[in-house]
Amino acid sequence: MEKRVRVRFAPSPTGGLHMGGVRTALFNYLFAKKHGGDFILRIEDTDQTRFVEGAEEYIIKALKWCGIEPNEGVGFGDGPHAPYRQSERKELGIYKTYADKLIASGHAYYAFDTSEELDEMRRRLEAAKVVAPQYNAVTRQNMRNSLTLPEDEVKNLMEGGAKYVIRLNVPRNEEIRFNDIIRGWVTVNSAQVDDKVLLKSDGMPTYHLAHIVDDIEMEISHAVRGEEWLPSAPAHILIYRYLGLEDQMPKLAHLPLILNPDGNGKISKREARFPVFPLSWQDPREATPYIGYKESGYYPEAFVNILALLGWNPGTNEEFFTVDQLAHIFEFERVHKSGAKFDPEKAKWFNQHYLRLKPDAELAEAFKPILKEKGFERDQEFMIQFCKLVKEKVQFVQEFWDHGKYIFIAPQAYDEKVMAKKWNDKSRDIFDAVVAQFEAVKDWQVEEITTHFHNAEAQVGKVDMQLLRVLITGVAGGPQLFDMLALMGKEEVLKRLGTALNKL
RNA sequence: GGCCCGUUCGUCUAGGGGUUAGGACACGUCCCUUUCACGGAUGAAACACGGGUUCGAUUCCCGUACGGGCUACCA
Repeated sequence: MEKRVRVRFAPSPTGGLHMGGVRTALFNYLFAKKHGGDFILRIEDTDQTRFVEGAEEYIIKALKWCGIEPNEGVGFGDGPHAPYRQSERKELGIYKTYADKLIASGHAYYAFDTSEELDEMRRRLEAAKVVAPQYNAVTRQNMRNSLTLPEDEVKNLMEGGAKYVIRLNVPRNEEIRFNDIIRGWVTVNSAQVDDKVLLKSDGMPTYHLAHIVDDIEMEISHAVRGEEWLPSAPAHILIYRYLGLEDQMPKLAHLPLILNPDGNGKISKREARFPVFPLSWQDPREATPYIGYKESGYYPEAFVNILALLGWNPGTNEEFFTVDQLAHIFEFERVHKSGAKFDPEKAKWFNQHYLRLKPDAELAEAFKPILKEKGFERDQEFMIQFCKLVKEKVQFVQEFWDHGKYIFIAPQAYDEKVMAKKWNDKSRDIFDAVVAQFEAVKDWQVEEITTHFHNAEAQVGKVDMQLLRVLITGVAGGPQLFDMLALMGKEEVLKRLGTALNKL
């Protein structure tokens, strides 16, 4: 019988969760949903030196904003496998038990080497032109560990409270083969795998031990993680095997990485000219905060949508998907092997799409504080009409201002290009007629404005609409002209036309 | 350097032994529009290279190049 699908997202709280992490979480979530399984949030806080205040809370908030909520785990309610923080699990002695099992079966050993001794070994090996210095079946013979030291010395060291780590006893030359859901069969020789530290000298497990123990204990069916873990997967296979748990091992899936749009490599928060964090993130150790997608004006729907299409596609020409839709069609078979460069331009396009789907009232609500900041306030009805008018031109709510500010602010100058091209000695008479017609408008609505505009044309000939636009707003572009005039109000429009005709 | 993984338009990608190699973003042109957009149409734009296998390879195999990841008592 197939195991119940249980997957986990297991970040370490060493900083803000960036978009690559969110995508890993997303794929886990989608897979769980598709198969009616569980999605777990586990916090891998085994490195006390890298712990960052606020990171865990950030992760939880970010997942909530994205709408990819775990149904079990830290911040989302304890399930049957609590606690979900590895530091707490360590206190329960869970990892030590497994490490001891490996010691007992001879598949792990104690090592007493200090960090100076390890550095020294690497220097020695580099000097001897060893290309990849590592603690392994060969080099461990020259180091201080329970495989090289006499039994009673090991015993004395242990009883004397000497610092030690527990290392995996990796065989010298053995083919390790595993099947990755996304990559297929991968083969590595154990000579390439070092004797990984399983338990650190502070008693904390390393990732390698901890995630395996927890995946087993939490009955994880699929370990879905980034490609950066592929090289250590063979060591993990060995650990499962030596623990006698190979048959319970989760299936592995290594996701391709999200790459920088320009230049090379993984997305780096420092160099990126676009947001890399879902929510703004302030690292307590750094002065400047990183602005998030949310604060940049992205909708979570847009953010998740673009992420989903990085490294995966449905095989159709469709591109817009809600999380729920994705949960029906997502499959690892359609996940790519190669990394995907992130395209900020396309991300904006996605946001534009979702913005247009928003009701005008919601947009008005969101734009209100921005407008207030600029020193203007209008009633709800005005705001709704304004948003309706301008929304076709923007990708973000904050752009309502740039694309519509001339509705609030009378022009100081008039677009020179348009004026030079279109203003001539007949213009004054023409616009005098327009003014006269506008003054006669009783009900200042689009329909009547249009009628009176046509009346003016009947009297003086064709009126250049772009010129009219420039006289009123100062700029050559903008929303639908008569709609805009209706919104601005008769008084304002006539005032502006008066000013313009005076100046020219 | 070593090991592992990868490589279709600038970018995200579809496809797959015989196709005019399809779509999307961005870009160009046109249409619609008495203004501005939306929209519609259209254009330019790709199978990294070299060997095999095959009647035929972009597709399968092998090399090369290039890119990425890893190479810690970090995850």
